[in-house]
Amino acid sequence: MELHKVMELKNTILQLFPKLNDAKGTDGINILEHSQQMTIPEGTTVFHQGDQCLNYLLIISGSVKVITRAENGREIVLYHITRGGSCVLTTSCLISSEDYPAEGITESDVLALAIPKPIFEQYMGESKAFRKQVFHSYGDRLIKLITLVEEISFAKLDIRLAKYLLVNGSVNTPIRTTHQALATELGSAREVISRQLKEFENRGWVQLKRGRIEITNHDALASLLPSSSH
Amino acid sequence: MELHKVMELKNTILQLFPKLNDAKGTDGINILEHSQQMTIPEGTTVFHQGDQCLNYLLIISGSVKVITRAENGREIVLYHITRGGSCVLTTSCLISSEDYPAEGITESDVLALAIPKPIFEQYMGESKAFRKQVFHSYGDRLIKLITLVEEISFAKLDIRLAKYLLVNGSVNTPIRTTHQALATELGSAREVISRQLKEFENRGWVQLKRGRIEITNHDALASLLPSSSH
DNA sequence: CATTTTTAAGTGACATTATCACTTAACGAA
DNA sequence: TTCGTTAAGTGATAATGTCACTTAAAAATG
Repeated sequence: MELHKVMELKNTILQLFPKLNDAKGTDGINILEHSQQMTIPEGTTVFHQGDQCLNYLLIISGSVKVITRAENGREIVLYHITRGGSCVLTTSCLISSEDYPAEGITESDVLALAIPKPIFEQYMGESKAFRKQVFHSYGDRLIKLITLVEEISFAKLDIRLAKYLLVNGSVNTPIRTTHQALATELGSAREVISRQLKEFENRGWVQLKRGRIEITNHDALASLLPSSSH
Repeated sequence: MELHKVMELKNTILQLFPKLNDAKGTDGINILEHSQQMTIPEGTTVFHQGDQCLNYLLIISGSVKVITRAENGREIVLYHITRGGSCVLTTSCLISSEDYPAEGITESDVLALAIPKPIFEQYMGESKAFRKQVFHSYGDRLIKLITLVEEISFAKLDIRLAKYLLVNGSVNTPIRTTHQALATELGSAREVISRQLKEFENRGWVQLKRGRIEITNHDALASLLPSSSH
């Protein structure tokens, strides 16, 4: 990578991956010097089952959704990787060369930093801060996945749907998504989502348009959630 | 730890954690010298939400189940840690000091090796083989959790139940468990498990006793599973 | 040994969610 | 404007979860 671009990115990266800041010497910068900046267009399949990984990917901007698919075509979103995140699944594959049962797709244009495998391994040995950063990503994913299992198993759909709506929209910023996408996000079926949304609409909590959901009563939706989620 | 015990355990450990075998110098042995062997009785809560971890735990023998609990008391088993496994959740906590939303309980008497945090960190830096071992554990758990999400979301209960029965029992070795434990294992409700088992019994596939399930027709149960699980 | 007490399992009614096989409506492009 | 595509709606039915119990087996106790 050219030097001026490195300098340009340096602060951004260190801001996104604060652990690198603690690294002795010039770790953070050296990693940048040996890495490659990538721009990936929306809708690209970044990885899928059976892929081999040659790079450790850090996301600078944009979002990647990681999904798993059933034989019948139904999908569920496992988690999203956003600004500051890294793909631990490919990392895992980087290290243990195992297959991962999931697929990653960019949800927007993504700017990422690709750290080549040898550099990654070198820094894993040299920098405690870098290790900490990588482990932190792992821990995050584990906790997200456990929380997902918990929600799928225990939480009722109306509550999960309400939560999603509240997190992703507000009274004056409608959510642009389809019922199908919502079903995938929550691991449900489109029809179920449609009916539940219709129920919310009947109660005057949301207003439905094709490809768009407007929240019209934030508080009513919020009152569905358990107190711990406030 | 006493020297003769170290020598006694060395081969077992290296056999269980083959990656340590590749470690340069005397890593594997040194880790043992600085670690402590622990015996934990059945039914002990090894860790629960909010705990602080001071050790990295390697399981030598026995089994720990990791569960998550809903507010209403319903539980689901996330995974089991068995011979050769390590507790990545506590590791994660070891490194990033975050809370984990789960609880670990021994299912049998457990023999474990506790590596103190400083030793763990030292070896993470020094030994590529040790890092690989630790990362491998992480990757394993991630994949297990993703597979669990997939099964909970997509697979039908009769199939999951049949699979469990086939994995944990055979025609002449009955499964000793309760319907409640089975429900927890599969993330379902006791009544649902009872009814499904009764259905299997009506078809002559199993025989039910209090606290015991005997498989009487292995092939019929196996015929439920999709071909990929054979 | 007989009798509580505890724990496991069974049951019916009902609620929620998933699936199937469609139809209807909205939008964009020709 | 019409046509093709994608999004959303619908009714019937199956599967699973929840609730409020009852029944039965095993364990503990006198």
